[in-house]
Amino acid sequence: MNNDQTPPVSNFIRNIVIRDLESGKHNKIVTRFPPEPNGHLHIGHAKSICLNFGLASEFGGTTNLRFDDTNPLKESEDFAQAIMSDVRWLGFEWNELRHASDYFQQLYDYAVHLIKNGKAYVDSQDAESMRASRGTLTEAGTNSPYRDRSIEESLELFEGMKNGEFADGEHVLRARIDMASGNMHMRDPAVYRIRKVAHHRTGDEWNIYPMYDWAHGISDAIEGITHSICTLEFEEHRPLYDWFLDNIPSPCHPQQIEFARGNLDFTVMSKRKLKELVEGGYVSGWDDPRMPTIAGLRRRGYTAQSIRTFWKEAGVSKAESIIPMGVLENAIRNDMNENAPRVMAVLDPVKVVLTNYPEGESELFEAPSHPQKPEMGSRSVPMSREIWIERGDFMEEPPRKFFRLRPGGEVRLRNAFIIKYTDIVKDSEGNIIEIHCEYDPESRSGLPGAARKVKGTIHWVSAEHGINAEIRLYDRLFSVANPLADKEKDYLEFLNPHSLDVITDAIVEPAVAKGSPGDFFQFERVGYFTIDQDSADSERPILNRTVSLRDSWAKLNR
RNA sequence: UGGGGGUUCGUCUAGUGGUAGGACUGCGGACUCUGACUCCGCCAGCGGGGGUUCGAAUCCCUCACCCCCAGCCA
Repeated sequence: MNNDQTPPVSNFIRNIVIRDLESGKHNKIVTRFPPEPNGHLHIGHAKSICLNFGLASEFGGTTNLRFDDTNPLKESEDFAQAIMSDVRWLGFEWNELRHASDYFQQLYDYAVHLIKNGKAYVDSQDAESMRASRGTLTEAGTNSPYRDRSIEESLELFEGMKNGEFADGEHVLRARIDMASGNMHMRDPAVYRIRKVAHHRTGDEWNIYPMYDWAHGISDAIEGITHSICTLEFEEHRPLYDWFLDNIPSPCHPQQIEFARGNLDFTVMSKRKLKELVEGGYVSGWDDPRMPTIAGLRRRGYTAQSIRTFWKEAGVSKAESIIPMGVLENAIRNDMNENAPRVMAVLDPVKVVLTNYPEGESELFEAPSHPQKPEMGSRSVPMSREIWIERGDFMEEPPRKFFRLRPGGEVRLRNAFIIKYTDIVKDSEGNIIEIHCEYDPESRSGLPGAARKVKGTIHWVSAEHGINAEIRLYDRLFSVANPLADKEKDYLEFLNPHSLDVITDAIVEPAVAKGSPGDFFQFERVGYFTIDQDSADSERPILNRTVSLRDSWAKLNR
């Protein structure tokens, strides 16, 4: 994966890898991205993906995609498929596709090994008693009455659990560690639980399923993972990760390294909340363009490259952080500025009549697709006597420094010629219906007269040739930077009521209508837009605003 | 006196005993047939206190604040 227009950025995990390679601890690194197939990937997962795949690719190692599918209650093949397509879309290809469920037999055998060595026992307390005896954060737990059950009995019970002889919850296999440990995860953690449900891959072959802590480290070891990178909340699991590997005949002992998740402001990132937004109908789906999911960002018009660049620039550390949305926006603007073909579109149209333009005639202007990149080619833009311009580009009583059209003023029509105001027509309520102008034929782009400078240049679309389009203007999903900060109020109360504004009477130049879903453009002076999938069965094009252009004029007027 | 982490410009981050650097934002300017882009410049930081040292963001002590852990979830 080539993510490297710029040199790699140093971070503590990369430093560990460099050290391990230099010291000869490893001669090749192996990483993995281990999602549970119980939901869709979001921008936070992308950080982990970029980190794991990026590190391996930089140092000539490999990365596996491994589904952590140990809880059949929540997982599905559909989610797994969506995750694979998102990872690929992001631009990464895994070395091997693995599943924790591939290792169910080995995991079981290792558990038997643990029991035989007196390191695990079958506990027959109910869940409630187990919780009660675990103690609290400040008080030690107490040993289960079954803790000293004989190895033979545990072995027999465990096999019975596997064979489906017991109901869910009747028994659980626990590691025998230390009920008084300050680390709650070391207080005889559950290793296996009974779950008589079908697994999306192993069907009803198993009646018991391994817990995360048991499955994860061993899966890492089986795959020869060298650096098992995960997020901060697993820091306290590390002693357990190590304990498990130290107590089985493990092929190797991967190093778990934790980093801070990357949060964005004005959104939420937890799977649970994202799910709530979808199921509550607050958004149109997992791929709603306002969602921070990979699918949502993709539909919004974000490119994989922009997401990779974003995470590269954000860096990796152990400090919890909330990154301003503006940083992500900056990444897509940079990408689009390089690659988006330019077109003209009027979102809030008002008519301009060029009174000295011959009636019934039209002409084509050849306009470059990119002002700095002639190699991107050009398109033909039709001009006629009546055109649409942006309502905001004309003001009867303009403020200081208003460079656009005004009574008595001149302005250049982008890619065409200069026009001069002559008159306006209003309706009985005083609304502007038409603006009358005269054009200067000598100032056509390409002619010597084009050298004449006027301060403003505005975009336009021929009324005769323009195509009606639906434009979906997206804004941040929440109206406050951190919707979770207020402990009194639910985050849903902070949903931004204006996060979607649909414009149905926008006019775009013909070149836009030729595009297909996923194509993107810069609407000059407005922003970056992408053709939405809904366009496929719509008589008119539907476009999503990915992000607006920076607008220092608007900023000046705030 | 449960345990585990964290704190460097507004934001994100680099730095492991030798001039605190970069990116984003912000501000100012140049350029411009996009008030975009680009270019130039500027502002701005080591949580507090103490110690070791010729020299500390870095080592030691201490205080403060923030986050995580009591699933048969991951």
